[in-house]
Amino acid sequence: MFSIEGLTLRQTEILEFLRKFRREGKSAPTYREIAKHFGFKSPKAASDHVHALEKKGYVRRHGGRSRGIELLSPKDTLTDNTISVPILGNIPAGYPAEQTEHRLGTLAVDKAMLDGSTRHRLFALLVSGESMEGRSIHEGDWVVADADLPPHEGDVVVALIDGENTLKTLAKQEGRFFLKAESPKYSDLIPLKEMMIQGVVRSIFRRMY
Amino acid sequence: MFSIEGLTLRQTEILEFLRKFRREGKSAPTYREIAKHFGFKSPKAASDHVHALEKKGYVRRHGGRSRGIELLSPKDTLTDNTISVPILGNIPAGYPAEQTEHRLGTLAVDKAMLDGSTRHRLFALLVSGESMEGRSIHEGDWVVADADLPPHEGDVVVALIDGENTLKTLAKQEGRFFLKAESPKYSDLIPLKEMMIQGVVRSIFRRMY
DNA sequence: CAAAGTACTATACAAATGTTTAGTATAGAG
DNA sequence: CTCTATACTAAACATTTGTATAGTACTTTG
Repeated sequence: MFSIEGLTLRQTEILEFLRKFRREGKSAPTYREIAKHFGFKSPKAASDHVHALEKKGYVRRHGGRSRGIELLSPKDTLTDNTISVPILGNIPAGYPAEQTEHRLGTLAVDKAMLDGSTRHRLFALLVSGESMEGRSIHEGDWVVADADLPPHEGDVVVALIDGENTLKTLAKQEGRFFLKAESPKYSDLIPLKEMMIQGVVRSIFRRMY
Repeated sequence: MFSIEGLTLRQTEILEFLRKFRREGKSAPTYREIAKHFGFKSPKAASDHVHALEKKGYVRRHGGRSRGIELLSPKDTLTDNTISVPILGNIPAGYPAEQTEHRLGTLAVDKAMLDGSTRHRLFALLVSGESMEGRSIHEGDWVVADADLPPHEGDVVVALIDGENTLKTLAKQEGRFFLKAESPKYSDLIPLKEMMIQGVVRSIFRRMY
């Protein structure tokens, strides 16, 4: 077994045992549970090890509380700073978040990338076509859109046009809203009628090859 | 307060309370702790709510065990499909991953975005300047770079030039390597001498406002 | 060489905790 | 109108659990 810096082999084993409980969504083990797992005949043995882990800064013991071993985050896995955004295929109608049958997977996104949208219904789409090259959004990019954010002029939106999802910019001309493609090839202005805006694009992800 | 599908407001509050403990690395609360937090005068009230959450599939109760409430993963947070990439400021020299004093935070990135680089040393940088507009990389974007990937022609790389990090494209002309800015404003070719390539850009993140 | 740390056993106690039984009250569904 | 679900109070009991005291034995560090 590998060992963690500054810890003895036994202490490493104990710490990994504690972490296993957390990964599984369970409360920390009791000292008797630890003792049983390692074959100790007294809970004091387990208590001593956890005490050593506390002195070395890996855990915190909440005195008196049952299962009172708190794992201090070694910079990983503890702080959940991500959101799982469902990846959707083409969404013919309705709120995309409810179309579970079109769910293709999930994309984990750092909350910092979705500032202010973290409690909204979000979805991710793979960009196809060149309609948004003017805004530096290309085929193969991923976009994360917010279904609950009111669209404003200039926003890149996911719109449903003729049963297909496309990315467009929301534009305003003479007080009326239009959808505009950001590409020299597509210069059409689409009036905002009988058509749905399914979400406002909040972030873009590109993988380089 | 928002509510989770199929749960009452109270049940949503209880579930969020349970999740808070987990986020903090602590064991689940006892029924009396839940009761105290919500002002219930009997632990049975808390117990009933958690029982309802169990019937609806959000938690599992380990009978008899203290703090025996296990949070069942609703497709998120449990499976760790992300990598925490350190965000670095300007890195004057050396392997960026070891320059912990320049660490500004971490960016969680979906492993799918870093295909093949997940075991390498990665770092994230905030893009400043317009030198890569030709490759659709703009000021304010985040790039994640791999310090262990051999650079190839055409790759966008993080290079150290005059003590500053810049993004450039690795180009080849007459068998020799150069660094090239991808902007009409900057057309200089920089010879690949006495200068370090600190990483190859693997993915780009943009936040829209 | 002594002191501190590691690695345990053995026994015991008070407090913490899950659980049970017995109710009350309200709202919504069939 | 009845049944079920929600949303609690009240009191009590058997375990579970953290913790304490008292040891033994071995290893590492100053």
